[in-house]
Amino acid sequence: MNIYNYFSRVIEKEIEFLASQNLVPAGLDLSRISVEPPRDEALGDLSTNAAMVLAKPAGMKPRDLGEALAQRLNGHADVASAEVAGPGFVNLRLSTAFLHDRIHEIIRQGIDYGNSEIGENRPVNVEYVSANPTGPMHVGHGRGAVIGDVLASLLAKAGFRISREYYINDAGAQVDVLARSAHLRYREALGEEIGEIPEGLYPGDYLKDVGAAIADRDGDRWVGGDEAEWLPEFRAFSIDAMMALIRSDLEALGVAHAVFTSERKLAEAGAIQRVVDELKARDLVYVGTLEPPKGKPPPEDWEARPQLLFRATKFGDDVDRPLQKSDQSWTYFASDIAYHRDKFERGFETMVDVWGADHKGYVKRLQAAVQAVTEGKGALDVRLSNLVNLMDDGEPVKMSKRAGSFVTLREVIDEVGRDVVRFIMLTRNNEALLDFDLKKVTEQSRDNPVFYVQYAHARICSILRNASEAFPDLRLDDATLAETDVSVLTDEGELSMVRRLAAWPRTVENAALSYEPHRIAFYLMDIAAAFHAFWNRGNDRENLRFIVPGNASLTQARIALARAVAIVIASGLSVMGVEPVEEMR
RNA sequence: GCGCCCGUAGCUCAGCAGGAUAGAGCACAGGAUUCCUAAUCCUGGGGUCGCAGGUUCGAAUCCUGCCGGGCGCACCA
Repeated sequence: MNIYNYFSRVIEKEIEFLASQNLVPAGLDLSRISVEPPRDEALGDLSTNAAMVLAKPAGMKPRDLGEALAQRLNGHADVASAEVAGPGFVNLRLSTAFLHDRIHEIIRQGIDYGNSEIGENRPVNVEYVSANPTGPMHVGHGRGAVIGDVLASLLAKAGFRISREYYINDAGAQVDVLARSAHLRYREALGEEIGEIPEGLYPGDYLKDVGAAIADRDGDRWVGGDEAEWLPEFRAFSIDAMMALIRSDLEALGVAHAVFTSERKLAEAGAIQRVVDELKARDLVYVGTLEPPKGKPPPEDWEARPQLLFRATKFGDDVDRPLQKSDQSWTYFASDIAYHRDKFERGFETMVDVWGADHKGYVKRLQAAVQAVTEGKGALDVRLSNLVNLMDDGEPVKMSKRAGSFVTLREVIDEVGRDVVRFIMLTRNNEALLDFDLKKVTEQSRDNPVFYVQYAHARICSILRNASEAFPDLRLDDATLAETDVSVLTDEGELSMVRRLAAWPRTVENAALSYEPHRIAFYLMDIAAAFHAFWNRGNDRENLRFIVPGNASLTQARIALARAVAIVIASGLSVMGVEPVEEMR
């Protein structure tokens, strides 16, 4: 239950009641009313601006309206007290019983706690990674992969119907380069001395296996022939090999896309021609000549030439954008239009793409195109994944693309583990630069957020183990804990912990609606900090420990609370695709 | 030149759909261990939220202008 939404409805009802009694005017616009946690916990559990927002249209003083509302709310079963404060906030303190119910709710729902129906089962297509099939994934791809994957899980938790999708860029010039690079390795595998890899080809060692595999299968069949003879074969073979490599990298990261769409297949099916023809028919495509780029010296090979252009300016872009290259082949943009049109036709009005931040300049034009080809019914959102600075104990790790010191995503996963990679990638908002320090992320200290959160979870598991030893007869399974009498938990620290847990459903909804998966990580760090502090109260006050010798019922109630904390942490980690640990040795 | 993003404590960053006295971590200074994992916690100093206007009952948050930083800007992907 999102308690903020719940009390929004309670407050709306009370306003309507007041209107029915002619204490406030009828028909007030209630949409601007918000219910939020107050800045300071001492003020209450929930705070609403209703009296301030409604005062003007109601022709009343905020405090008068507030008093009337507070009086009504004071009669509500879930409210311990309601009072007007400051400029007209109405602050609610929740009844202890209502908070205690949250503990039961959490344990009953388990990891599904925080699930929401706010998405109303609407389909959303999340496209992410989409790394070119020209080599293994690097760390930057990994960040985009985690952002996309967690965003998808988050949206699913919030009640959207999610499709995870990967777009294979297997049609551009870069896959021809891949084919030539593989051919060179093929000749190498057959014993030819190839020397240094020429400029413009991919130097990576990972292509040696590809060349060797073809040599194995076909012998010298492709030696000496014209490029046109072998290129399609080498291209297809290499793309398959690279996609297998990328898929295995993704698997290592725990990422699984449901749909892989091939750019080449889309083009071969005539999808690009079709969508361009249609835009032409609507006069959104024309032949025109673009100005040279401003603000920097034009490229040496610049020449004014008429091109097939899309009227992106009609949809908010700065200039019209080319659909064809000088050799008449389609631009990447053209095929992207066809692809997003294809997604729309498959039923996705809402599309979210996760791209590398270097594609920022490309966002507007594709959003313009999506508007055009969906006639305003579809919407594309783009989340940009910024650079990852790989560090080792404070020193930048050299990332030379020349063979040797090129650090792949796989190497980092092997070094620090999947869970660490996934968590750390979400410790900044997606558009901020991220330092990823191989040493720090495995340290066991407050400094390391992964450890800190995992430690909180492990501590709770430890409490449960120890409690079973101290009270062998006590039943501590979830079914029992979900029914356990927790009315003895009246300490302010305990109730404060419950309040934080009760904020989880709201965190899920807000993070989902703003497409910001990193908020989950921040929430978990906050919960962990609160729990560690809570735990340490037992240091100087033995009666505040979880396990209270000689008091089984209090122990059981505290265990229920601890278990609720563990569940919420596990729920958050599951959105992040991170496994909660039960023990740290 | 144009577009997008950013500017919050010494450093790294949060700031939840515009809310009340702007928060954490690190660093710095002090403290807690016969006690469920001290792998943790507590206390303290530290801020003109880049600057100036505007909208609003209320602005770090929205709008405009300026200053400073980053990225992008025919055809490539």
